Amino acid sequence: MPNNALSTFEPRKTPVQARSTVTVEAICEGAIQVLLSHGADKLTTTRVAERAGVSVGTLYQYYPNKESLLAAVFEDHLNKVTSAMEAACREAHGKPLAAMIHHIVIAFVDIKMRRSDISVALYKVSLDVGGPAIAKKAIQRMRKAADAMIQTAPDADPHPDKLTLDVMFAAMGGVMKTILESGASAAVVRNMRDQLVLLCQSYVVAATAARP
Amino acid sequence: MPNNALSTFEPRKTPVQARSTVTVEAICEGAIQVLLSHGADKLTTTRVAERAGVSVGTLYQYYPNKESLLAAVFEDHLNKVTSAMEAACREAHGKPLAAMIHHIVIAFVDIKMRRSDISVALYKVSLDVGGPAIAKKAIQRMRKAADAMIQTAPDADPHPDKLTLDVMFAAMGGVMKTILESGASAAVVRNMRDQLVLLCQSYVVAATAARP
Amino acid sequence: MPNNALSTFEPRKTPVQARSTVTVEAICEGAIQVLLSHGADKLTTTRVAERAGVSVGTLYQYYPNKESLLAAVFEDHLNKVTSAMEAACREAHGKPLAAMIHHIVIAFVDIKMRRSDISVALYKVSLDVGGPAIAKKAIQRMRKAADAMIQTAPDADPHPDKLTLDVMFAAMGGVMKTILESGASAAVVRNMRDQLVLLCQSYVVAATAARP
Amino acid sequence: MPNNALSTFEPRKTPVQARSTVTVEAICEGAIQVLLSHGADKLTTTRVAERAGVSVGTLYQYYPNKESLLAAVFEDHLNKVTSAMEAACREAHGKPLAAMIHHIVIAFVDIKMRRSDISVALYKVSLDVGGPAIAKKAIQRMRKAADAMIQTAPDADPHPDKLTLDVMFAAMGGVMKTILESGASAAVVRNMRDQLVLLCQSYVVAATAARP
DNA sequence: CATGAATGAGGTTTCATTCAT
DNA sequence: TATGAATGAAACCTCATTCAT
Repeated sequence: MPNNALSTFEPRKTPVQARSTVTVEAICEGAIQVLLSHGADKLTTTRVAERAGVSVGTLYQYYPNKESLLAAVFEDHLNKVTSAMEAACREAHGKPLAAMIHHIVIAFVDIKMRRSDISVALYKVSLDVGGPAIAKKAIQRMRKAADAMIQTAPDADPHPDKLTLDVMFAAMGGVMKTILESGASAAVVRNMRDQLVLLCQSYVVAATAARP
Repeated sequence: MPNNALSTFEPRKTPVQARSTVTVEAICEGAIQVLLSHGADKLTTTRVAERAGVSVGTLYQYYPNKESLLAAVFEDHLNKVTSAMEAACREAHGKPLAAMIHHIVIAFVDIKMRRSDISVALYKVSLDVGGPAIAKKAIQRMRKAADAMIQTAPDADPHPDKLTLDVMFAAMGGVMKTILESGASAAVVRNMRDQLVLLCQSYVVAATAARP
Repeated sequence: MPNNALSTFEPRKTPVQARSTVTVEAICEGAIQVLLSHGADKLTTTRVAERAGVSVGTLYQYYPNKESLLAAVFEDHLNKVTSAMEAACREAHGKPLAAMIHHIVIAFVDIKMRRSDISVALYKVSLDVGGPAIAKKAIQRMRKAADAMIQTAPDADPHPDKLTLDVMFAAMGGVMKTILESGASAAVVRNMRDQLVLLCQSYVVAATAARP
Repeated sequence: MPNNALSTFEPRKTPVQARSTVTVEAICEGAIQVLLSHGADKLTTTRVAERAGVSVGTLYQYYPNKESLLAAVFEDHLNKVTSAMEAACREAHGKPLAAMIHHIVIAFVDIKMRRSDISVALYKVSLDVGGPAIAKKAIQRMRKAADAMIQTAPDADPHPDKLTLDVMFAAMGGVMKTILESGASAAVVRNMRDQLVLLCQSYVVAATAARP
């Protein structure tokens, strides 16, 4: 994992003008379209530009290279997921711990399934793009939101610690990936989702109970 | 995910002569070396052949294309992991359920950490190669072994079902992937490993308890 | 003779800018140069691009593959020949039938001999490129022009039919090929040319006489 | 047309032993099979050997290189055609000139159509293999046979000369090639065949009449 | 004599990126 | 700023031919 200047992955200019914003969004959308229609390794910058209705040159005015574009797309996706998870956490404030976990696991599965095709396509992209690092940030945000949520639980004592929540999210992500890649039917997805609820609930309980 | 003809991924000829066997092994080993030294997307067939000490032509006499080679390497790796897991399952026969799970989770983490570099490198390869399908077979083998193991547990009643075990393995895989990609220190790994034990134990107990 | 998708042979983009037109012509000319200097099976796309003074990439921006390039070159050549033949037909309007045939046979031989090297080189190319199909279209054009010409003959009654003219052109082509490939001297060429005149004249007369 | 030692094209050793003869024939047959099933440019020496049931090494013991093999196949085919034509000429001895020509043209078309697939496949091979030179020899043999035949015609005076016959054969070959490549139906073939008879007859008559 | 594993030069094609217009 | 033609390194793969067994 050579460190070819993380800054290289950052978008080149901040879109302040309306026109730019439109263009940038068209490009991102184009990238997703190409991802879905051609797959990650038939995705070329030219093709993305075409789909977005701009020229390659324009694309390169906003993203210094292909990776930065894909990183942006990936991060964008993760941000949406994370935001939705934050919302879910807020919704569950005040509930008992088990209900909280139930709520956010259901929310997580729903979010991912809503655009399962994109999720699957992005798994491939992720690794070309420093995915784990980006994901780490997303997990941190989610952990924070979960932490705040649990603070409001009437029955969470002692509090699950950082490690516990990280492991929980990792397990959620892993099971979710398996679900998505297996192309499971809606019924199976529902089953696995319920299992995932159980898994998270029982783990968090056990992990907190194990603490002094 | 167009997978035109799985047979394309099959090795081309089975080595009958001693010389061939040596060659095939050299090529696989070469592929791993290149994977480790250059990474998945700087892996070229020419480079692999070079590292293996054979010519590209020879490589192509055994693998019809790059993907089939990588698929073979990936499958090989998974087979080793799976076999080790089967052994671990056998070793835990007759123990109480919690001890069983403890045993195999520890075994799993150890196995993966032993060649963590290879594991990480193969994550990238996996998706270019029909990885999920290959992984599914591996999980089936592992589930079977786990099933047989649990049959011998004095305290497992009722039995965890297929779904439970699959979810457990998916969670194990997911957490493990996170561990590996985070490049965690040995101490952190140990911590997460213990959490993973807890996660699996509590989940399996909860899942079986939830059944009639 | 697998000809998967004729469209594959079509040029990729139509040159709209002046620069492009120049480029395309340079490439075609380069292809002919390479054909003449290296022969059909030493013709590589790289070599053509080099000779044309452009990069391979540029070549592939106008022709999706080697075959489409060669097809274009071949078709171009045939078009030139055909146009010249059409002109020859027009020139002979109003003459007696025998004079007409004399005129167009002479014209045909002259045209082919003018760039005999190219003609010979293209025979080899032809078969890799769907030549017969392209040639068929050329023959149709020539037959049409010949038909119109004969309409103006004072002494052509009844009219030679489609089949007659096709056979005549096929014979002309066949004899011409033999002449070209034999590398005959100018004197021999003249002799054979006269024989070809005789052959066509006598055949057309006989074929029309044989009709009711 | 560089002269890379014509001798290179000659078979390597003369098969004196029965076993060798069998092998050589198997190889030739294999080459034709591959030609028909895969086409000229998917023909590889390995594939031919496989089809022939021998190893590549064995193939190279009888033919020093690929071209010599194909040249042999081509020559063999032409020899068969030529022999058949010689027989046809003999059969027509003593007939009137027009009947003679009728006879041999019909024979020619029949022979070529009998294995039209092979004929078509060999057109491609021909040019990679010094075809024209080989064909020239075949034409000489045919001209000789035709000459001898015409000697016995009661009504051929004066005799058609060398050039006339060569042109006639060239025309026959050219028209035949067009027929074969057009993939014409049996009915169309019959029509063209009759036209070819007419063409040859009228030409030979005209050509001899034109002489003093 | 036969075998078939090994060779490796060389061919086709792609695609991220630049820069003159 | 936008465009898109041009670039060219580099990837994958083939196949005629050889030679140790």
